[in-house]
Amino acid sequence: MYTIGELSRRTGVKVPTIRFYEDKGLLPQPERTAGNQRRYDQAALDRLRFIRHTRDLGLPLADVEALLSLEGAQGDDLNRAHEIARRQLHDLRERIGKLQRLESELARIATACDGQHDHVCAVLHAFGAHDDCSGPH
Amino acid sequence: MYTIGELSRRTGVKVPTIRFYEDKGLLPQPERTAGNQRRYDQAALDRLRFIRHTRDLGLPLADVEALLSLEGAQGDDLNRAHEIARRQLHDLRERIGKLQRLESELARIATACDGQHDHVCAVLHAFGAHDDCSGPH
DNA sequence: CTAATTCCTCTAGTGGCTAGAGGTTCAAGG
DNA sequence: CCTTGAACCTCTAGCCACTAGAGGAATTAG
Repeated sequence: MYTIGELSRRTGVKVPTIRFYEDKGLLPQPERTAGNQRRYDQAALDRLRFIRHTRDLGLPLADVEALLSLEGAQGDDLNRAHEIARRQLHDLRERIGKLQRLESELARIATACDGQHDHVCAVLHAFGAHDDCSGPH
Repeated sequence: MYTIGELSRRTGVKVPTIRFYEDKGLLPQPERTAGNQRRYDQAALDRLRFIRHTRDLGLPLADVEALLSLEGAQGDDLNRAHEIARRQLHDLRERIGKLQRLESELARIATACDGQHDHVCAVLHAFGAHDDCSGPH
């Protein structure tokens, strides 16, 4: 049996966040002591680790919930889990691509007018002028 | 003179968002018609484009505001603008790196147990098991 | 002059937490 | 057994950057 603080330490999820997940229905309501404090079992620890990991991967809570409901899934439900993973991968690749385009632009801006400080800074100009960008975003 | 809708069309910033920026002090309060409707000039359009662009680049509104206050800056203030750009570039590169690590993991998960559907799906297992990850995140 | 469109203000909701107030329970040391 | 201090409890409010909707007024095209 773990206290909420122990659960927090073992998963890296902050205490208020654990309560927040319970509120949202992602974690089941745990047992309570006579003094109304939460006590968790191994299953809760595993479940929270799952949530933590999928959140780290960038999945929104709604998807985490969907995956959790597929525990011990079979047949079509398995396909659904794959589907979620595939969609997330797609989203992630899009995000990476977009950020990389922004990176090259920001790199250009950050080095603008280094050395020669004219009376109007090129950095400020560059932030304002989308026309200068190499690609769309 | 532009209506708020025209400003929206020309910048791609939604109408409620424009009012939101005004509320936050990022845009000055524009003139009003006799009937209390906002009318914007060229300067407002430029300013909103600047905000839009810097937001697209991922800068938080606080940084956008800081840059806006540096309009026509000189000396140390110019360095401050550079500093903001440099810090953002650094942040962006970190974000990209992290997402790329996640990408490889998610790719692994998405293809897990493709073909052979055992009684416990590897996708669900993979989402739960951080130990399987190649690197930290 | 009418009808459609756009505008106004205001409130509340989103996601995913995080912080704080004000009070209670627990575990260890004396 | 009693005290102390850490950890716990609930509840409310705040964060960021918007977004949506209600209910009503102004503008514009025909």
